Amino acid sequence: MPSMTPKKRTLDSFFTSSSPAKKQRTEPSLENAFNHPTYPFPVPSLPDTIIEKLNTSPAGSSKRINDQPDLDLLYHHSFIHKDIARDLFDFLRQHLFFYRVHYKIKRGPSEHSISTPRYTTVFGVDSTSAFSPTPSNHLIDPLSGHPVPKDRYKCRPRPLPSCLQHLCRTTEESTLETFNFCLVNYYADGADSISFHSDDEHFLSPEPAIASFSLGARRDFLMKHKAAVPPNKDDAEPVSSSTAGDGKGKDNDSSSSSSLKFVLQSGDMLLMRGKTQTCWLHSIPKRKGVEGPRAGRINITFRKAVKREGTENYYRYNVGDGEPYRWDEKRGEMVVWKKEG
DNA sequence: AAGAATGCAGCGCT
DNA sequence: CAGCGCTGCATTCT
Repeated sequence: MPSMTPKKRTLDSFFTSSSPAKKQRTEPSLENAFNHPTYPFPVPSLPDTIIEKLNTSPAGSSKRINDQPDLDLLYHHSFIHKDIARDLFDFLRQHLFFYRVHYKIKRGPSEHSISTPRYTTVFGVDSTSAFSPTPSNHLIDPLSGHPVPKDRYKCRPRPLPSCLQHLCRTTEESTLETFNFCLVNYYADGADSISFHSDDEHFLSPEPAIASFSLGARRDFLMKHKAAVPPNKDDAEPVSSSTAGDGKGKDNDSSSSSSLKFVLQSGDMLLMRGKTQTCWLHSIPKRKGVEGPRAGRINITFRKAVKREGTENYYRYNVGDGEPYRWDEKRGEMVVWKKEG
């Protein structure tokens, strides 16, 4: 009986009222706020209380998961300290701007309108450019140091705000990787999702390392490999197909078949590397019962793009051309943010 | 104790 | 890829 989480999720999330009155509103001053012409509004820097704890990351233990073909994961449970995970979640949800990207796809003859089922935002630029040091933060050529030509990008790349720079550095030190992009997703509740895909874009390096953080609500993270096993017909596959015949508990991960499930919790970090992106798909499926004030989840990924198209692509699909959203604490939801209002 | 009703997750098609 | 409808499974209800 390999199942490790026999708990009822729905009940849990409903009744685990955290510590009573511990909500200490740390109102960050706007003096240290990070601003940039591409930002709709300035993003303050992290409170010292969070920074101190962040500096001691990773907090929990990590587990190497490579017992499947072409899979190489490093799963940090509680990379971010339990006692600041919620504060960091609140901070980012409150102070970052997000987008609900709409785009059109063509399916045969007809065109279909798609609204991305999650809030997204992105910072960074591919390695053919760099941001000059603060405060100006304009785009320069990393070799010459000269400003890049105006028409190098159609989009307008944004530097990481200091709060994300901090987390990025911590992650780089821990993983011994380097990153130049930060994508942030906000899943408002169980209706928000991302379907199976892989981050195998050609503008990333060949075997990209991608660090993925979870904050806020727990959500299932599904993985399955792409080509149902190398096209090798001689190995008459044993009748393994469904091990679920006797409907027992639900495993959390690994062993048996080709489909994995992780219940990602607040503070966790999953590092995907090697051939993982080339050979595996992952998704955050929609889930019933994930609703209410604690249903929100933030996902932060760090990665490295080495081509300009990467920059264009990420800004197109994670910022788009719509209005920015900002968290409204009173309403408990994202609302369209308008300047001067 | 066992069949019926309900709720979900997963899959295929668009 | 998102979104929807259909299907099978499993848990709950009676």
